[in-house]
Amino acid sequence: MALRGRLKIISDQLADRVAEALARARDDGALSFDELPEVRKFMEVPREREHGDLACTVALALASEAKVSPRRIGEAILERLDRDYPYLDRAEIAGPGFLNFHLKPLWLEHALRDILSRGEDWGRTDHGGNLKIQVEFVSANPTGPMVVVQARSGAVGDVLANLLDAAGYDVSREFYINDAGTQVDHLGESLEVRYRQLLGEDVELPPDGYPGEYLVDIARKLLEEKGPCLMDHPEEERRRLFKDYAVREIVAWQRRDLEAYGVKFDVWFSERTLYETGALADVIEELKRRGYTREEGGALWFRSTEFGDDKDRVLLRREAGAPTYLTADIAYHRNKFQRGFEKVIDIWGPDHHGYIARMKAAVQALGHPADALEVLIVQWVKLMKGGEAVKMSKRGGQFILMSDLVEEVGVDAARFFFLMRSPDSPMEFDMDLAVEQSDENPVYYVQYAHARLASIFRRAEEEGYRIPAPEEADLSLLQHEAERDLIRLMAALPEEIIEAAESREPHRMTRYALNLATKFHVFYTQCRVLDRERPDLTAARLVLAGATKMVLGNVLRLLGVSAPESM
RNA sequence: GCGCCUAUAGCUCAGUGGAUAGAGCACCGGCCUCCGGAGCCGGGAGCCCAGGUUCGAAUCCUGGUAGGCGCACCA
Repeated sequence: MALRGRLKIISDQLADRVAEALARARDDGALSFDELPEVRKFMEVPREREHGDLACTVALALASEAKVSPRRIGEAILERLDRDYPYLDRAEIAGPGFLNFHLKPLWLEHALRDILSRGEDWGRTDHGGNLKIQVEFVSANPTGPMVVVQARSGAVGDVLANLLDAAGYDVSREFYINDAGTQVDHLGESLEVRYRQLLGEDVELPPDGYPGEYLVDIARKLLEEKGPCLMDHPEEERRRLFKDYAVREIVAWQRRDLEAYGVKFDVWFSERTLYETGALADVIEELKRRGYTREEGGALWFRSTEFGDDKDRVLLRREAGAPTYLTADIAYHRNKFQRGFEKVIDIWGPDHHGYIARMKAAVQALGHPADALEVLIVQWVKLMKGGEAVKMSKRGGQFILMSDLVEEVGVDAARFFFLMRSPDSPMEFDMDLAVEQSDENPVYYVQYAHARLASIFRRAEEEGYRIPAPEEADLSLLQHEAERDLIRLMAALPEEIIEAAESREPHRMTRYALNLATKFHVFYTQCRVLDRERPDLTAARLVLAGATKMVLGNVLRLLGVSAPESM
């Protein structure tokens, strides 16, 4: 079964024939060059339809070495090209030396059969060879609600993971819980204060406390569950209790928000377990053993400059030999690799890019290649409403919450909008547009295509048309340019997914979805599907429409956006 | 001062070595006796600047300019 798109297979096969022709040209002395180029890499799909279905630029690339004009090289290739190939209609030289291949429409018919036979799996490939790959994203601090940039990285991480999975990788999604360190100490103290306030005590939040109302809610719940006697516990136990309770509640809250947003994690990894299992001590030992540490001023340093970082970083502070956040993070990443991931992708917010160099240094110091860790920075989001930037949360906080946004524009629009932009570009999010139910709203445009497809089948059923099985239809009747454009685009889905996954650019899939919706709408306008006068054509078009509905559904599933039957 | 991100049409953005740089919005003009007009078709307008690499550059390199973000023995 062909996992790749048929055009890709044809492209490779034609490239191999071009390579053979080149070899023959060299053997008979028509051309001279040292190494036979990898012709497959010089194949492309031309932008202009008149330039054929596939083009090869190898003649242009070879010209300087062979010391012949590209057109002459092209001629030499064409003279020796084995044209006995079922899909090839004609090959010609064009422009400065492009080899243009025009294919017979038969390939589209076969491509459509490929799509139909794979069904919901169309687009999935074994490209990644089941390589174990981890995507860690969102990883919001468990000290409060999530904000909009986390909604963006949630969408980006989730869809990147979907794409990697579809591209044949063994993917795990992970959320890192920063439940150790001073910030959660402050969180616990803040909860304790709120608890005591509920008991009528006159106490105030510490200066580093968390003032949000949510801690009052959590304190109320704590009071209900555990009663009013918590202050009787010994101090250490009490601190631990408040801290744990606050973290557990907030993480559960974050998890609910994320699941409502369509994002689920395979692993929720607790930073504290690193301390409890001695992983920090272990990693420090390992770095020492490998010779990447030094002592200075009473502190232990990681010699990250060995791997290109600006300066060395502190692992253990002078004060009480306390580990820094970096130390925990190094231990965490060591743990990731110990779990067998061959590739680790971290998605961070814009405020952490200064951290990349030291983290990559640490990965190398532990003996992994530099590219075993990839860090993607998701840039900031500026929410726009009524032409102005929205600055404050509805609940009066300093930042807009992820839940505010999702509540206001819905999951589909939020995800789709975040996924329309390249992750490393700062973006403006037009909230007015996102809720607009009109043709101006891209998410509706795509969903409308799906609903319209569903409606064709509803109508067909109402009017007593028989829905043909794919093998019953004569697909050679699909000769309209709009039909062929649609098939061409659907046939390319496996490669689109692979490219989006490999380049870590999930926004390519929203582009694809928009393109597919456009091709369908054009088809719908120009080609009537249900036609009593032409039952054979109706059958072929119903099969095409069925394939389109499925492929569009597959793409929307990858994006985590719903595919409505009606709207 | 150093580092990272960004700079493409009036606006929001695609396009990361190929032929005539695309889309949506905005603006102007068309298309429903017929499967959902949340649709389709047509029109004008653009690669921040200066060098370089290449047969070929929006794309790669160098140097500028502008905006954003970051540079802790915090997390």
